[in-house]
Amino acid sequence: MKLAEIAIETKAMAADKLYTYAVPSELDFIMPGCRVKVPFGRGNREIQGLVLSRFDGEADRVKDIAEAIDKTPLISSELCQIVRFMKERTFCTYFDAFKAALPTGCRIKLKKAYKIADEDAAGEHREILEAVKSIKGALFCDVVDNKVDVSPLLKSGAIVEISLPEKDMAELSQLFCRLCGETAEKYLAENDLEKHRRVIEMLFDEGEMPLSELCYAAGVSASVPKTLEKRGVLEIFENRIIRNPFAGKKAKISQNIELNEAQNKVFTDLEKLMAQDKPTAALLKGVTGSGKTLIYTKLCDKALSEGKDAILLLPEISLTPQFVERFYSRYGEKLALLHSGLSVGERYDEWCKIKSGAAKIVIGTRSAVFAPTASLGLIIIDEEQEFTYKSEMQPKYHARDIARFRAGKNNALLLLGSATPDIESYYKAKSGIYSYFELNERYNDQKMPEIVVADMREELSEGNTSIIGKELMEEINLCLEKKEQVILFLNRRGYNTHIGCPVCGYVAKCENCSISLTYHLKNNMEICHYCGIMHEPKEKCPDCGARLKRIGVGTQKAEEEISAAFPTARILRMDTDTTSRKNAHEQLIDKFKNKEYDILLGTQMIAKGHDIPNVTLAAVLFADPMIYVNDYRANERAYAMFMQVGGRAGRGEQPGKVIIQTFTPKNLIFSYLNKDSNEFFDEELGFRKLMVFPPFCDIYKLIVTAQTPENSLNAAKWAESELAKRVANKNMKNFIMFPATAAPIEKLFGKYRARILIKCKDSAEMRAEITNLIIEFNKLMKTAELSVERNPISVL
DNA sequence: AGCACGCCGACT
DNA sequence: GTCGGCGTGCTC
Repeated sequence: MKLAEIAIETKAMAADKLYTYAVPSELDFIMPGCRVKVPFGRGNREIQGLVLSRFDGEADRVKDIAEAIDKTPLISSELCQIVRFMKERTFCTYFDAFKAALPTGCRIKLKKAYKIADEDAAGEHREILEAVKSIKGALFCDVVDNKVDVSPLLKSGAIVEISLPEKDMAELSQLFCRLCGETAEKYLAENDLEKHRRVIEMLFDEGEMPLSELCYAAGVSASVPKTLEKRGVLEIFENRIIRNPFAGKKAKISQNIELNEAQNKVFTDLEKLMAQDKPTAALLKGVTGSGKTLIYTKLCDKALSEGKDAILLLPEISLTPQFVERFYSRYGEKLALLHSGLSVGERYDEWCKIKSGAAKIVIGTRSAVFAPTASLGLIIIDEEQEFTYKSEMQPKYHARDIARFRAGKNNALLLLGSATPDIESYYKAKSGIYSYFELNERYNDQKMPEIVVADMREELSEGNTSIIGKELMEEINLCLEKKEQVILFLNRRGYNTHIGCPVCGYVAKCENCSISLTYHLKNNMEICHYCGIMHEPKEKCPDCGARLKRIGVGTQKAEEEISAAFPTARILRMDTDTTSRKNAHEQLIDKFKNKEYDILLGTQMIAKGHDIPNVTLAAVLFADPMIYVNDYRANERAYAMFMQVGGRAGRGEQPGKVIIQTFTPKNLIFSYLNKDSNEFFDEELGFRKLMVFPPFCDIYKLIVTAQTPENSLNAAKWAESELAKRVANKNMKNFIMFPATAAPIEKLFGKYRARILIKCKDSAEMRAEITNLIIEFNKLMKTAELSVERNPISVL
């Protein structure tokens, strides 16, 4: 008997198991990776399934597969294994994992539609039938029902309901706004609505702009432009982000890459590793500017020459047109790109190019780790410590875990590259699990910049309340004189970071989240940076009536202060508020690179990736908030950030300097800045071992959300005791559970959160217990939700 | 999640 | 005596 193991499309964890169906002889062509329709449940309703394997055997009580959706597999059997792997580790459903491995736009859903079954049965309702027949394309129920009432046809059996696959058009394009003709002025004259006026005036100035940006700048929610659209004042339209990745570029004949001695040594060793039957993963620690990219290129060449495919993953920010151009000129049509800057159609095309074997080298962001390569020989993850490699949406997979799995299955080489590796990767390299390579010199013998810690307490005691200390002030002036450029880093956007009452201590918080509101000057609004809600600013304290005070400096206010301190300097501010438009990020960086500005001020986004030769000074304006985060990774993150900022300075001929401003210069972290980073890692590893933190254990974060704090905490307490019971039965060692408490961010998006943290050794047994816990929880708790994350980025 | 089954009260 | 309320449990 021909059987198939099938994952079905369901949202219920309890039902999300593999089911065995019989393969009828006429459907013998379906292979793992094909989608099928199967009868499911007592009512045999037809649902979508994914074939994960086929086998011969005997079985009773199996149903037949009803129909094939795909004639050839949509994903390879290797990716089918990844689906299983992901389900088990991220606690998602098989189908969620499957969808994550497909490019957007290819995530096909089954949708209800009508099929004309028997025209004669329409009888007296012939007219309705004709109306249905006049509808173009597939007869999806929602479309048809909007136009005609088909119930008589259904009753008579002239039409029947079926399900048809439909492309999921979610996040297809960006919504844009523009005014319609000349109606706006007339509308303003007739209607005196403040928010409407702000939106219209904004569009007068800007012409057309993205809806999201318009809402931010005008300080309104999307409902205002939507109302205006209904009234015919403006129109909202989809703007496909069409950007042919290689438009106008020609593939040149690839040039020979010259490696220096150190680079060549690393390359030949990696080449040898790659040639092994089962290569271990490798970590390449190379300071910024040491030529890692050259080695990546040579390895890709090597893979190509052996007929193997290669995947190169980059954080979003490094995927600049310049980078892509370099690879395109080397690999031409053999290169495929997978990242969010492409339109959905383009992404699908690139995906097909890989699947068909036309493209052999893949460059992309996180999800490119699922690239449908036929014979994978090499995976490179550049800047491997970047958190963008972990999906923040469910399923919360880490591209590095997927890459390790794929490399193992394909006997391919996995190369992790970084200037500041993830401490867990460093540990694996040190303990021999990974091969380890270092590149310690910048290629043209540039010196690493000197890092100076500036004590802001002294400034404060001398009456300097500015965000720029004396030393930084002098250095900036020096730079400006020499016509060199400066990068200033501040990790907080907005104008003021806190709004509070100086009399009673009231702090303005988001109504949906337990997060302080940030004041933005540009739109005169108070914004929650977590859920994005905006409020008109309050003048008076709601508790005591005193005048509220805005404190804490964000990038917007810093820009003002800096421009006051250096009136002749041209300042460029970059944060998510100025770069939300597509390509804005690159365009602004290019302008800075072209010396149209002297000072670049910005958040996280400016700290990495960019090679700007004329920058000789980089500074962290306020280091303390990064160090004093209540998370075991805070030190590691702050250190990596300082080193990244350091990497921005002195990439040209001039030596660089880095200033880090802090109120706590005695913090040990600063004593490692001018030393070999391995010293920091070894110290930090000692701490992790002592306190039992990764890599010396795995962490599970269980978050229970509910409408009230009591519900979330009670449900979390139930989960805690239930899990304790299960673990006790299993006699599991190395299991530490921290009791259920209100989560550090207790309220988010209007829901209350309780948290349980577990330190343990991850194992199949442990994961099975967690899965069972989720199923039991869902069965019993109707008013609360449980989500589990294995090795989360942050425990908060 | 759906959907059928089943065990109780309200109604013809 | 039957119709329909929703609580329970299974889905190849």
